Order: sequence, then C-alpha cells, then structure tokens
Amino acid sequence: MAAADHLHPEVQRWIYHQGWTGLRPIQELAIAPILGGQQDLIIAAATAGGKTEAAFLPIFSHLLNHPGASIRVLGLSPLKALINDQHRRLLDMGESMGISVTAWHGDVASHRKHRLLQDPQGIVIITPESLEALIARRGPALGRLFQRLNYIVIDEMHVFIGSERGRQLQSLMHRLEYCLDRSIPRIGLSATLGDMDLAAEFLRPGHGRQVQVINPAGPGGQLRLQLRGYQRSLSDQAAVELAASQALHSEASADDLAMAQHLFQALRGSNNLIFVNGRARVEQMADLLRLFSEQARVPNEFYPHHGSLAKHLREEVEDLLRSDLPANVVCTTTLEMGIDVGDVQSIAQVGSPLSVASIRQRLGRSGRRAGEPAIARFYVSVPELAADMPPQEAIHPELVQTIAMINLLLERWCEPPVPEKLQLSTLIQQLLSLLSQYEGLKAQDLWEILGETGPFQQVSAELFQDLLRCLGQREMIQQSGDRTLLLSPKGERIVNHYSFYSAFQTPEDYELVHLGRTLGTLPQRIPLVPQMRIVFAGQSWQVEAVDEARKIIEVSSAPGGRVPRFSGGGGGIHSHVRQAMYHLYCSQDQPPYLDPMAQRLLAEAREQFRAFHLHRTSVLGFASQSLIFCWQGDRVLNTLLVLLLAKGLKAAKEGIAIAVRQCDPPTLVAQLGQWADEPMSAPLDLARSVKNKRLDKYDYLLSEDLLCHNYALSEFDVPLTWQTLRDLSSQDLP
DNA sequence: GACCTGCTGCGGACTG
Repeated sequence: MAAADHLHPEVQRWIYHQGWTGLRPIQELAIAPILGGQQDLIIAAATAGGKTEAAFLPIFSHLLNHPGASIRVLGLSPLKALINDQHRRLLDMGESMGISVTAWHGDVASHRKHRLLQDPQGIVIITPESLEALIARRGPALGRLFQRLNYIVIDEMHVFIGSERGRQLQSLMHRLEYCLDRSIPRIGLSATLGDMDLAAEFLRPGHGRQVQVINPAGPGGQLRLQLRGYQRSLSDQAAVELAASQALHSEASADDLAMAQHLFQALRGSNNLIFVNGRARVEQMADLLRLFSEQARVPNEFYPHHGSLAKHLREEVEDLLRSDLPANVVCTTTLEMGIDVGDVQSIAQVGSPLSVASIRQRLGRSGRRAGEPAIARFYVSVPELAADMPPQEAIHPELVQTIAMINLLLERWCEPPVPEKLQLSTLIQQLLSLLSQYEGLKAQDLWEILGETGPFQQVSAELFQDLLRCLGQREMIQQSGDRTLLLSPKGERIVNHYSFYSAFQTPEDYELVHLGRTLGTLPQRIPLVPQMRIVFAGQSWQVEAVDEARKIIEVSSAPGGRVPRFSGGGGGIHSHVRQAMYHLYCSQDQPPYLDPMAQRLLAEAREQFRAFHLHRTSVLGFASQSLIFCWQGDRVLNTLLVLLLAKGLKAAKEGIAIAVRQCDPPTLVAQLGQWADEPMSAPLDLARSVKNKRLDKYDYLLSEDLLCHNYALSEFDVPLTWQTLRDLSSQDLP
C-alpha cells in the first residue's frame, strides 16, 4: 500500500486533479509522521522542492478526518510576501476541501482578523510579530482560539536559527503550549542545511534527538561554478582606455567595467540574480549595466533591487522576474529569501560573499527546474601589487576568502549560530509580553516559563533575579501586595505601542563628531574602545568618547594613521573560514573553478604569503608596526583587540590582521606569552572597556553589569582567544 | 565592510 493511500479521499482527489503522476519522496515520507499527530518533524528540501505540499497534504487529511472549531494549524513565516504566496497556494487546496485558510500580518485588513477571532477555524499563516501581538493582547481568549490546535508549521525555518526572531519564535511556541497545557507537534520546513542536529535542537529545544528529519540525499542537483579574478589598477589609465574602447561615458574603475562587461555578455537574454555587497554598489552596477545596454543599442534588462527602494519599485522588478521577458536583477540580500521570483538560470556574486550560509541560500535560487544545473559565477577584484603594500593587503584576502568559502560550501559546511548567546533583550521582551498576556504573574512562574522549561535556559536563576530587579529599578515592572509582578505604567506604554512586537532592532547609525562638527554616520557593530583608531572618509581618527544613548562618537584626528587601501573581509567571518584560508595559502591545490586570471592571482597571493614568511610565523614586523595573523574569526580578533587595548597597546584591526604600533615583534610575542599564562581575563572585565554595547532592541534597559555579561557572551570568544594567545607565543620569529 | 525582516487599536471622515 502506497503512503498516499492513507490520505483522506478528498486529498487524494485533489492530487489527482493536479495531474500529478505521483508524490515526491519527501511528500511520501512526511505522510505517516504527520498523520500520527504526535511527531516533531523537519522537512528539508531545496526551494520549490514541494515542502509545502509535503506538510500540508497530510495536515489537510487530518483536519478532514477530525473536523472541529478553533484554529487548528498555525503556520509561521518570516515574510509578509511569503505569507501571501503561501496563502494563495493553500487557499486553492483548502477551498476544494472546505477548510479555511487565513493570512494574518500587518497588511491584512483588520476585519479579516476580527472575523477569524469571532469564528476561529482552519489554518492561519502568521508572522512571529503578529503572533506576539495576538498572544500579548488577547491572553484570556487564547484558550478558546487555540483549543484544538493540532500543528505548528514553520516555513523557511533556517532563517530563524540563531537570531533574535528565532528565540522569539521558540518562546512563542513554548508559551502557547504552556497556556494550552499540552505539547503541539512542530513541523519545520527548511532548506537543506549543513547541520540538521542544530535545526532539530532549534525546533524542540532540549529534545532535538526526538525530532524526525526528512532530508533525502537525492541525486543532489548538478552545480556549475566559476570564479573570475580581476585586478584593480592603481592608476586610472586602464579605466580610461577601457571606457574609451567601449565608447562608454563612465567614471567607473577598470575592474568594475570589466566585470560589468562580462555580466552583460553572459547574462543578457535570460533571468539571473546578481548579488553585490551593498546598496550603493547595487545602484552603481545596475547603472553600469544599463550604460552597456544603451551603448549596444539593445533594450535594458538590468534592474536594481534593495531595501531602500520604495516597495512599488521593488515589486515592479519582482513582477519582471516572473514575466516572460528576460530580466537581470542586481540586488542585496533582499532577494535571498524564498519570495517566488520564478525560475532563475544563474546567480552571480560580485565581491567576497558574506558567509558560506549566504552562498548556499543564494545558490538555492538557481537550477530549480528538474535536470538543469545550479550555476554560480563569482567576480572578485583585488588590488594591483605595489612595493609598499602591507602583507594583509598583498596576500589578496578577499580572493582567498571567497575560494575558502566555496570549498567549505562544497564540503557541506555552514556557519553555526553562537550557542552561548543569552539574548537578554529578547528575554526582556518576552517577560513584558507575558505580564501583559496574564495581566501579572509571580516571579517564580516567569522563571519557570522562560528559563527553567523555556527557551532561555542559558540564563541562570540568579541572573534572572538580577534582570527582574533591574526592570523594577527602571520602573518597567512593579510588585503588588501579594508579590505578583505587574507592568508599571511605563512598561504598559511600551507593550501597548505597536513597535513592541518585533524582537529585532532596526539598526541605528552612529554620528561621527570631530570638534563639534559632524563628519557623517556609520553603522557600528565593531567594539569601540577609547583611544582606538578607526578609518572614516579616507582619514584616520582616534575614538575619544562614545555616547550610547545619543549614538554619537567623538573623535580626534590621528595624524600619520595609515588608511588601508583594502580591508579584505568585513565583520562576522567564522574561525573555520579563516583556518581554511590559511590552509589554502599553504597548499598548492588549484581549485578547478578558477579562470586564468584568478589562477594567476591565487599564485601571486601564495607567493606573497611565503615572501612574508606567513607560513611559519604569525607575528611579523612591517613599517614600524607588528602585525598579528592568527587565522581566527572576527569574534576572536575582536576579543584580542579589546584585550590589547585594555593592556595599553596601540592596536587596530586591519582586515584579517591586528596591527600594533610602537611594539616590536619579539616584545609583543613575549607579552602575549605572559598574558597567555595569566588566568583567563573575566569576559565581564573585557566588556567593560567597550563603549558601544547596546546592540539589541531592549539592551538599553539593562544595568551595566547585565549589559557586560550579555555582550561578552555574544561578541567575545574568551577560551579560543586564550588558546590563540598560547599558539602565538609558542612560535618562532623569522 | 555590509544586509534584511516586522508592527495594534482607535477615532473620525466619508460613502451608499
């Protein structure tokens, strides 16, 4: 008997009417565990792999077999656009079976929501934020609304893992179960992730092992890769010549022109996504590609898409992608996620990718038609070597980082989230939301729901007590005569404002001020410590003071500070990637996907690497500075940097290296060895010297102690930094 | 050297 025979006849009829010849393996495999109605489950497959049907065919079947009022299925999704897509598809299924499907998010008219509240039934697809609002504001009605809730389905589950929204989502599911006093089976729909154990643990914290995972290895679609190398000339001559040869009126640099030219020739006539690292870069590239079209007297097929564009402009471009006309879109991460943009022949990545996870996600946009390969082209430009170029630039880190990330992708590795993170900001939000939901709770109940049995188990009972005391001091909560905790008027105001429901912070820029004059704004996530040097607007500055509340950084000019021509890899690179880079420099392997120029540049990078003796030393002198190359990720680099600054050294991060002034390599190595032998510096003490610790939404409510604790565990890696200190101090100097 | 995501309830004006 085939698995599909267990489905309700109505569902079988629907499948027949689709003209399907059979179910896909994931759809077959999902039927028994979902019909059983007890099992937590992850269904992993590529975009458009039929995950939605895999989950909902058996769900519809269950609802037909066990009809009844109340919301029966809660679908959670990260984007409004995805909810609208999903709603359309499920509505079609539900209509023929008499099961209602409701979309619920900020753009849905309130009368639809009220209708559902009056007559709760069927399937509801909702954002975490809207569910937060529902739970916080309608606490007393929840029991009735969700009385017979059977399943929670999470779409695009991988995008939630490790983020504030992810923790919020875990808390919301837990709060629903607590309120209903029973466990609700959770079904996670996910892209094929590197580590399914992580995903399982996310879905049911503490019980990941009991989660069933459907992740058929499958034939694993074909993948075609190319990495093209380019060189940024130090003179403008090359650009002028290239522009002249193309009869283009553009002031773009020669490498940009050459990349755009190749994109233009390779992609015109089909649908492709071109990912670049920044909104300004999107505009620049889209403009260049439009110029090429004009010059060739052909219709322009290249359009920009990013988060700062008006919604209607973005939608026009998305519609073009879905239309029959060829369309190429230059974009940021906006088009990374599963919004249905139709079939895309290939993706291009201009500049170093941000993470292995993001390459995987972007690659998932191509090769979705059966039998067609996924195609990715990488375009990386590196500066032309110059006599005085410092090693951290001369070894072409952006090229080697890209190769390292592609290799890790092929090994199916991907960055895991930082497990130690406390996420106290999200804990504050959940705490306030619970007090609103129950109109007051005892401290013991709060601790039981959120800490002891809930998603904040890294938070100790003692720390939780401190947090409650802190919120009391800030007049967010108060205690009534019988020791019930209540929202105080101030807390009430926060919870009742619509901005309360999101767990994440809309990033605020810092203002950079020199002698009362504003130099500009910069988004600042790197730790800022007084006396530290930063580069802005082509100049070097020294940090004097940081005003966290007003988001102002006071700087003085730091004469003689060298401005790096190149940073080579931004923040957030994982240690595993940096270690892979080190091994690439040391090896002679030639990745098969490099074009001749990229091969030449990799050979050049390796030559430089050996010329600076980086294969056998990690601390070297260059231009009166000591440079530390420890091949660790940015959490370690930041911890080391803050430690060096706290010890009074003049240190600065320069791409993949840390530069220390006025300290020669032997002295520095001796110093590092001494600190390595000292007991590990308390992370709290290190965090104290950082002046911009408020990273998340409700961090401003934390006391300095709690803030330091929270910051240190999320931004520092003290054990690995101490290991690195020991490694650095035990090496030979050249 | 980034980038992205999300949001309620009410009162008042207007329409059929």
